[in-house]
Amino acid sequence: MSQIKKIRLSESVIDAIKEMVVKDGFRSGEKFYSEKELTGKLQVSRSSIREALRILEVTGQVSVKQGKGIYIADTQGERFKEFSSWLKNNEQSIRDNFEVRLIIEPKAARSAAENADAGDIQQMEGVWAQFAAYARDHKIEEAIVCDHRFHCGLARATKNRTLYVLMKAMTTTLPNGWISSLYTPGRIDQTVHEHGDILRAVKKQDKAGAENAMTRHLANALHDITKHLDDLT
Amino acid sequence: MSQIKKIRLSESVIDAIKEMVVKDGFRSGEKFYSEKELTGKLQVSRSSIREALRILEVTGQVSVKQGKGIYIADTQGERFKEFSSWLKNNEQSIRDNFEVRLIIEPKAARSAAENADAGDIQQMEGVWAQFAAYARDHKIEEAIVCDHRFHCGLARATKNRTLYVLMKAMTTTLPNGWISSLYTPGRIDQTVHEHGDILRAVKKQDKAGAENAMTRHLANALHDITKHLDDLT
DNA sequence: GACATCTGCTTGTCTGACAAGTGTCGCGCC
DNA sequence: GGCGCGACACTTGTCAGACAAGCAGATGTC
Repeated sequence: MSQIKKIRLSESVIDAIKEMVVKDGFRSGEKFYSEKELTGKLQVSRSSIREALRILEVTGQVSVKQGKGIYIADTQGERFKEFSSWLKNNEQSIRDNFEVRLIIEPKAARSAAENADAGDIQQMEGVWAQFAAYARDHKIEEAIVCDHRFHCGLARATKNRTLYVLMKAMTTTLPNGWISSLYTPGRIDQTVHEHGDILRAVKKQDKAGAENAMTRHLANALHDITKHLDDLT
Repeated sequence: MSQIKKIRLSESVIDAIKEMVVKDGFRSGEKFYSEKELTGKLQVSRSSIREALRILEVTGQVSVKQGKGIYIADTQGERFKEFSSWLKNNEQSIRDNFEVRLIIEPKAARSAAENADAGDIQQMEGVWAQFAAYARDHKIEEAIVCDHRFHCGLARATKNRTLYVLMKAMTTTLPNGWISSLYTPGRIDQTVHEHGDILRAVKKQDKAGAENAMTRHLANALHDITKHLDDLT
């Protein structure tokens, strides 16, 4: 069985353009072919080219300027740009998401401080150490995985299975919302600290301390994202 | 100095569509207006609409299917799907379930007291009245449906979509233990009262009152269920 | 030399047309 | 009555051509 889903022409154009950039050796910031040239080279209409360009633009791979032309995006800021545009389009859902987390997680941390056993703490300490290592080496993707695992580990330590499964649902299926926070400058290092605070409180069975540390952690993250968002506009 | 950058029409269309989704009350998975209808409503050409749609599609907010139409993406629903099915298959954890609800719902009630508009309140009052009627006639099955709808209506009034979807996942897959609680003598009548308390507080925009009323409601329900379960064994 | 204008290129938007996918309704057959 | 099939309406996908609007360099005038 081959290729069930029919692909849109504009999607093929995206791939074709990406390939062109590589094959024809375009570099960051360079001027690319014009829309008209592209219709000639790819033999598709300008509409399809333009739909493809909108997608390439919003994913931060090109930048299009009226009267001037199409430019290959700056690869330095490419990842950052991509994140920014995503952020702009998902502002509300991030806020919603954080609000819910601010409700659930502090209580989860409190419960974890009460119910965590030695195994839970050992596991979380391992995750935390790895997170710190990835943060030091600026391995953001890997650090994000550790972030998920830390929060899930905490939920597991509550010994409330509903809470654990819920937390897992919130972390594994909304990668972007979590990723977003860690891409903001400085956030990742602070997260190491804040996770450390939470962990220490849980270890000491300090319920109020754990709850407060988690509240601070989430509030800080939300604050950084919001500020970052304001800077963009 | 205002507005340096010139805005592309398709970008305005994105905002307009997002606003429409909210204002006209479209829900996840629902069919949206067709491209043709949008040209009429927004008074811009199909090209601009389509460019906007490509962006909304790639940022995961709508999904467009040839021959069928434009659909509001159901990312949130997908998110908690696994969680829902887990809940359904693990009804032994009623206590865990309640603990989580005791964390979430009082805060949800508080938020509802802050954000509910006239429509939300009217809808909830309707549900409440019907619940009371069913309770009077001892139509328990129907009353249970109203119970779900009341809690979902409250979550919706928070205007937080994540919370709403989460609550829906939790109420629609209620374990039988919960349902059976409404069969315990007196519980259903008391629920009518307790829901009334919550509703009144929300209406008065009394945040603390709503939070407390919800906490009482859930605590009472848990108490009765626990007693009911103990009586069974 | 300084400035305004012209000109040709670019992207932005609109229009009308036809292709292609999807679901529905009703007709005719069994 | 039930079933199958085709006509039809409605949807998105793609195209071609036109004009508006922004930009930059060439040209002409003073």
